[in-house]
This record gives sequence, structure tokens and C-alpha cells, in this order.
Amino acid sequence: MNTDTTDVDQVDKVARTNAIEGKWRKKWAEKKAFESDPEKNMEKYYLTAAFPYPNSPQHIGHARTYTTLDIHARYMRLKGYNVLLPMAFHVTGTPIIAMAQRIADKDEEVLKVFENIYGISRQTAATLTRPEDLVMHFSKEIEEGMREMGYSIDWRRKFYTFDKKFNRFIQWQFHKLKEHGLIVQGEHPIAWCPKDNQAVGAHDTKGDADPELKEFTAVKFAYGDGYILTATLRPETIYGVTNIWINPINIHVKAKSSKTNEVYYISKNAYEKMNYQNFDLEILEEFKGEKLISDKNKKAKNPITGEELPLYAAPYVKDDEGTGIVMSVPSHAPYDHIALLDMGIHLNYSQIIQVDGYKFMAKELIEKMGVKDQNDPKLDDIVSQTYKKEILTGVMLVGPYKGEKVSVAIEKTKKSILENNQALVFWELSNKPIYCRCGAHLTVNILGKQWFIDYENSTWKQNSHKCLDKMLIVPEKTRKEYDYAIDWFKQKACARSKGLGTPFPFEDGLVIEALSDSTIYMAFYTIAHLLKDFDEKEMTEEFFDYILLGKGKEKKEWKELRESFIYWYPLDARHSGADLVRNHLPFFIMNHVAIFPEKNWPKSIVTNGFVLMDGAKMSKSMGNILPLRKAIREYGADVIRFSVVCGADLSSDTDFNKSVADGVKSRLVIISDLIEKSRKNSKLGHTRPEKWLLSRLNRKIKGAEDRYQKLEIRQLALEIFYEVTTDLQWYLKRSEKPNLHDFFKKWVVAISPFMPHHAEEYWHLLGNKEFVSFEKFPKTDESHISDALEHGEELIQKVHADVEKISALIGKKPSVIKIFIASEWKREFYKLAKKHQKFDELMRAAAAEKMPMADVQRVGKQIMKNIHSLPDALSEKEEFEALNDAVGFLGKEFSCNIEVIHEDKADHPKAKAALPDKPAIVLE
RNA sequence: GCAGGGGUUACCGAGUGGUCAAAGGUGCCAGGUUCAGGGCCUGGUCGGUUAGUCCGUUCGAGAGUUCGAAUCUCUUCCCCUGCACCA
Repeated sequence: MNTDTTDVDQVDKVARTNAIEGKWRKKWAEKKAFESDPEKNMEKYYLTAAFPYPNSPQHIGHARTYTTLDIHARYMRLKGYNVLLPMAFHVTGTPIIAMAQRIADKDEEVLKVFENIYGISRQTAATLTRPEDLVMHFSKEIEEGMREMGYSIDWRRKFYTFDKKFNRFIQWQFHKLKEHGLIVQGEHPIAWCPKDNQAVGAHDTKGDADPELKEFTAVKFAYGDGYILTATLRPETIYGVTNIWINPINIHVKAKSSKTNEVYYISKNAYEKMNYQNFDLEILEEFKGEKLISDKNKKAKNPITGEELPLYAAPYVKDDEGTGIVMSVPSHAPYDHIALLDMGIHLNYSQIIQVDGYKFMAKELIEKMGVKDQNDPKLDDIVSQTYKKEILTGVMLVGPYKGEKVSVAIEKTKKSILENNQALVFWELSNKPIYCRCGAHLTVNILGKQWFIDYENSTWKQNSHKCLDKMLIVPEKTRKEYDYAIDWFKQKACARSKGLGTPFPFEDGLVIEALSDSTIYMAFYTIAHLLKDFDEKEMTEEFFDYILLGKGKEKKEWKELRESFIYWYPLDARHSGADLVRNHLPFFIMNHVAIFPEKNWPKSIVTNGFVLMDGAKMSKSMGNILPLRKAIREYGADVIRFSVVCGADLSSDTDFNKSVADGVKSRLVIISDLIEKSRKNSKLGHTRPEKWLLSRLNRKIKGAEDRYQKLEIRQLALEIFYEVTTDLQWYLKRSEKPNLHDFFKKWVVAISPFMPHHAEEYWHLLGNKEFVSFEKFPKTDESHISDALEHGEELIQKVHADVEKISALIGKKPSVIKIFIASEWKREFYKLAKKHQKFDELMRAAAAEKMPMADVQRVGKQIMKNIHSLPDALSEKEEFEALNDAVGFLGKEFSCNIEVIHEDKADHPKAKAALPDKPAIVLE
């Protein structure tokens, strides 16, 4: 049992921290400190972060974005802005429903995660079987966590994306998009579960496998009264086809498509797949592959070359791959080559693709690696080597694309044969087999008449680039990714048949998809708290047209809403994790551009990296997720704020670990103690150490403004927190009677965005009655900044370190330390040396100045190697004053007498060794 | 494959032409602290050398530009992230 006092102290400190944080949280709430309304005489600043998805509690990783956001908000408040920071909850889509269902099903996996990682008992879990209950439980949990973190949020504006009133707003958005011709309908391939009859994403599959779709080209070889279909990813090799491969054992069908009115020969498996892809096939005949092979008279006709090709048997052809029939290109496909050899056929085929180092790469590699037959596992390796090299470096030798790169020829051939009706598009899952959670085998479905947002629209893209160009992007280096994403966007399916959210306005039974209802919701915050007296039925097209666009006739009950929107919009800063750069954030830009006039386009985006836990990614399976509220209980909110935000550059991942948090905590304790002690000495004057400290502080505050604006949070923390505590520690050694009142008066305000709770407490201890949160950011006092003072202090630190080194080297403690200050002429000589960097020139210049040439020679030789990096030394007088001021300090440090002597007035031989910025030191 | 980011001394991580053997943190070593342990403080932590110094080698690999390169150019190897209809 451990019952000693130190642990009790620890507990006391945590309890004290919690008490301080709780106290200020309460005061902010009582005074409604962060509820923001339009103020005519104040400039506004409006920022938001991506709202959370409440299907689990938040963890310290989530806290990074919100803490960065809150620091930003609090800084802008100190700069005198009327700041709005709202928050809401995104509940759209299927994951919440899926989670609730899994809880209802008593899914062991989920319950274990709840119990072990989130600390949610099975009894509690049992009450979360309905999506709404789940949402309410976790959103409350998340909101509490945000309050505990001290985020300066205006909670009056909170909403959920399944709220009726919000739905009206989103429907208005979609009507606007449609008016602008940006909602279109078309076909769309999608991973599909045949059993559930529903589209399937990564979280719906076993093992969370992400289904990948690949577009194959099914080439049509005329055969009898129909076509043999062979699916390929390499349509450009059609010029080298020698035969058709058919697996004799597999079941094949002859089927007629009522879509194309054509008859196809394909595997039975392919028939099922093609029917999901809208070919409407009807089986005319069903048979084994050998039937096709045995009919020696019937040939398949190559649609491009017109060659008549034989049908051969190949056991390696799989019936669930593509159409179950493949075209044979032995000059480039290793399997085809070896299969022909296995049949004893030696063909004199021609080369159609040029690659360096090979004529027939497939054949040559097979011979080189000694592959015996088509069952050799080495074949797969050869296939990937050949394909990679041909696609990357190959050049076409035949056909209309002769001389073009293979990668280009693939696309052009495909386009051409599709247009000429010589091939069909055939979709396939490229990473199959994938299974739905229900157990069924996934397939590809082509949905007809799907609804899309037409992000492909080129005018829209152009305007979005224009908006982006004017935006501030932090960090700037991510800008390219936005440009890339905007260019790359294609049409995006925007309606689903299942999920929470907003009913799709143009077709019954559909719901607006999750990434499409969260693009301009920042506009909704500006009025969300003013809608209590409105029925959602009043929230018509005209309603939103007037409030958000200023169109149409004003009604007097709409006035306040309109004014609120005008006051707060546009959005000044959008914060988010870096993972949203390629989806949500470009959508956010594009939708603003589509719907709002240019003056309401967003101003800036700030993105941040993730939080790692002890160097590893946080994940449910690793069980290393630290829930935020647990972390707050353990370390306190201000410590967590520092820990998640200060460890790395904004854009890179940061690591959370105990020692970092402990480090922050101990520094907080040091500062708390200091404030306690030093606030009483405010009547004392300023001696050299205080002046030094204030010089350092003012210089930092000067730099801090710029860093705050650019959100260089790590650098800020380093400078105004870590370095400041280091400075304070030095100061305490130097100072006889600490007097930090003036220092803290400025510093507490400057640091308050980082540690608002402690800052409020300190501010109060310093005798202030108002919230520090609404103070003015401290002004730099240039008159306090002194290079000479800081340089002098550095000199003292250097001398201190040198004495320690010498003392250690000679192995004794001195009884007297003599410090010799270099003469003024040496400083003049340094200035000369900066102008004349060649030795002889320097000597001549020194001679002209009538310097003592014997000494000049010696010093000159010494400094030649560092001629490019000579220090800007203080004057002799300044050096003397600095060191003389530290006589007491150094004497105390080394327990001996200290003498500071001008070189000229000394008779010690070592005195001559003194250099500017480097006094000679003698220990006796 | 395409696009973006990155490889720094035991680890994490600063560092964009000289002031860099390279900040800071962690770990480790030594010493201190009315110090059980932990904590805290001081110093050390590439090799050699020295009254506070100087010399050699180092920043994925190779080549180049320069009086001078972790930093600029080229080549090459490796790692991470994204490529959607899913929040």
C-alpha cells in the first residue's frame, strides 16, 4: 500500500487543476461569455470546424482540430473581433443505423469495444439500440467533452442533420443546384449485395474490405449467329490475338440481350453479372465449354483484324473472372504462351509492342525462369512484370496507334472499339471475392437513373479554382491537393435509399447522401438559434432565398434572420483534419461557389494532421484509443490542449504520450507557483534581470502576432511557453528578489488561447476582475526590447558554462575567478575583418588604423578560419556592465570571488587572450 | 499506376547556402537534492583531442554546382497518404 505524502500531493494537484478548470468553465457559462450576436461596432470573425459524427465518444485525436480551432477563435477575440464559433452534429448516412443494429443484435465485437475502450457498460449499451438513442447519447457525451476542454462555443446554435428545419435548408440547397443545372441523372456502377439488394461500401463488408471497381472492355468476336465476349484490361493487344480460350468444364450460355438485341456466348457466371449491369439477358442455351471447342469448323472473327480464330481449351480460365472466356495474346500474355506450348502448338506470332531488352517479353521470361506448364506459380510473377513493363514503357508497333505509348493506346483503342460497337463495357470487382456482412458475394450493379451532383461541370470547376485562388490555405503546401481534387471530381451520386438525413427532394424514398448535405451548413448556423418560432413548413424556397440570397420580398419576421446571415457571412475560417482535403473541403468550396455570390465565398481553410498514441495510430483493433473525457480527468483540459496541438507542425501527425503530457503539467505547476509567489512584489523596481526578461517577452509577443495569424501553433508553444519557462528558470537564478508582476500581466494574456482556464485563474490572481478571454492582445513595447541586454545575458550564460567546463577539465574548484574583457580596439578590428576577409588586406587595413600590430597579427590568424561568422560583439563597456552585474550571481554559483577586469588594466598574461564576445577566464 | 508528402545523429522531431556536430523532447550515463522509489535540478550523450579548444566523420544512396551544402541541381532507392459515392 502506498500512503506516502508525495502521492497525496499529486492527487491534490490534479484536484486543484480540476477545480480551477471547473470554476472558470462555470463562470463562462453563467455569463454566457461565448454566445455571440451581431454587434454593429465590432468587426466579426466567423469560424467553424467539421462537425462530429456521434456514433462513438470522441478521443484525443478529435481534440486536435477543435483545440486548434479554439486557439484560433480565442486569439481573434483578443484581437478585438466579435467571434462566432458554433457546433452541431452530423448524423447523416448509414453508419449510425448500422451501429445501432449491431448493438441490437448483441454483436460481441461492438459490445467489447464499448466496454473495453469506451468504458460503456453492457447495460448502457442495451439502451442504445435505436439510432436516435445512439445519437443522443454520444452527442451529449461529445458536447460535454467540448465544454470540459474549454472550447468557446456558442451552443445555442446546435442542431442535428436529421432535424426537420435543417432538412428544409438542405432541400433548398438542392433546389438551387438543380436550378443551376448541377443535378443530373445517369447510370452508375456500384458494388452491390444481391441478397440485401443494396449498394455496399467498405464498412458494410466482411473485414471492412473496400470494393474496387474496374472497367473491363468486353471485345465482341463474331461467332455464328452471335458474339463471343472476352473481357480484357488490355484492349490494345487485340492486334495480336491468335485464338480464343475456353474452359471445357465450365458451364457456358448462349444468351440474348434485349438491351442490344444481340446474342452472346459467355460463362454462366458472367451471365448473372451482366444482368446486374442491365443487359437483360435471356438464356437460349446452356452447355459445357467443350461443346464450343469441339465444333472445329466454327471460328471467332477478330472485329479489328478480321482474322478467323480457332477456339482452344484452357483449364486455367476461370468462369467468375470477366466473361469467363478470354482472347489469347501469346506474344504478350505469359499464360497464353505457355498454354499454347502445353497444347504442343508452336506459333510464329508477330510482335505488336516494343519494350527495351525483349522482343517477346512473356516468352523470354518464361524460358529464362524455366516455367514448365501453366500451373507453375512463377507465372503470376511474370505476368505482373510483363504487364508493368509494357504499360509503363511499351510502344505500339502495329495498328492506328503505332508509335504511341501503350498506356495511351489502351485508352484510345478502348474508346474506338466501344464507339464502333465492337466491344461492351463490363464492370468487375478487381479485389474480389468480397462478402457483404450478410454473407452474400458482392457483384457490380449498374444503377440506372441515379441522381448525381455534376461536379464535372467545367464552368463550375473554373469558378471553384477562382475561389480557391483567393482563399488563404493553411498550411499553404496543401493548396495543390485542392486544385487536384477539384479537377479530378466527376459526377457524384448524391442520393441513397437508406440512411438518416434529409429526404431527397426530387424523388420519393431517397435520402441525400452524407457528403452532400454538409457543404454549406455553415450558413445555417447563422440563423439556427432564431428558428424556434418558425414552423418548418414556413421555411420555404422563398424563405431561404430571401434570408440567404436576399432575393424576393422581405417579410418582417425574416428581417432578423437576414441581418444575422449578412453580419456573419462569409465564413472566415474552416478547420478540419487533413483527411477531408480530398472530399469534404473541395465540396464545401464548390457548393459555396455554386450557390452564393462571390462576396459570400469562404475565406480560408486550416487543416491539421492526426494524433498518434505512443507513436502508433489509434484504432479500435489495437485498443489504444484514449477517450477525451478520460484524458481530461487524468491530466486536465489545459494540459491536453497543449499536448494535442504543440507536439508537431500543424500538417504533420503528432504523438500523444504520457511523458509529453507530464512535461506540460510540470511546467504549468512551475508557473502557477511563481505567480503565487511573485505577484506580491509588484512594487519593486526593475533590475537588469527583469529588464532582460521583459525584453525577451516583448520580442516574443512581437513574433507571436504573426505566428498566431499563420497558426504556427507548435512554434508559438515553443516560444511563448517552453522557452518562457526556461527563461523564467534562468531569471530566478539571476534575480535576488523576483518581481514578475509586469511580466505576467502581458504573458498571461498572450498564452490564454492555449490554456484558457489557467490563464483566467492567473489573471484573477494578478488582481483583475474581468475575463482574460476578452482582454486585448498585449502590445509589443519596443522600448523594452534591447539587443544589448539580451546579448549581455547570453554572455553571462556563456561565461558560466565556460567556467564549469574549465573547472571540470582541471579538476578543481576555483577560489577566485578572473574575467578579462577584451579591449575596444579588438572590436574595431572585428568590424574591419568583416569588410576585409583576406588576411593581408585585413593586416593593411589594421595598420592604417594604427592598431597594435603584434597583437593584431596573433588575433588575425586566430579568427581567419571563422572569418565568415564573426559575432557582432557588444562594446567593451556593455560587456563589462553585463558581467559586472552578474558578479553576485556567479559568485554564488561557484562559491568564490569574481573579478571582472578590463584587459588593458590587467597584468595577467592570459588577459591578452580575451576576444570580443569571449572574455578570457582564469580560475585560481 | 496517378497525385501529394517524406527519408536528419538511440527514438521522436526542428533545421532551406556559411553563426550546424546540427534546436527541443524522450531514452541512456554521471552528479546533485534532509533523495526509499518516482519526481525535480545540473552536466554528458559521433570519434579523437584540449584550461573554456581544435581536428576528423555524419543528415537514405550516388553524382554535380559553390570558396563553402543537411540545406541548391540531377539520378537512384525506400516509406507514408489519397484515388470517392463512404463518413
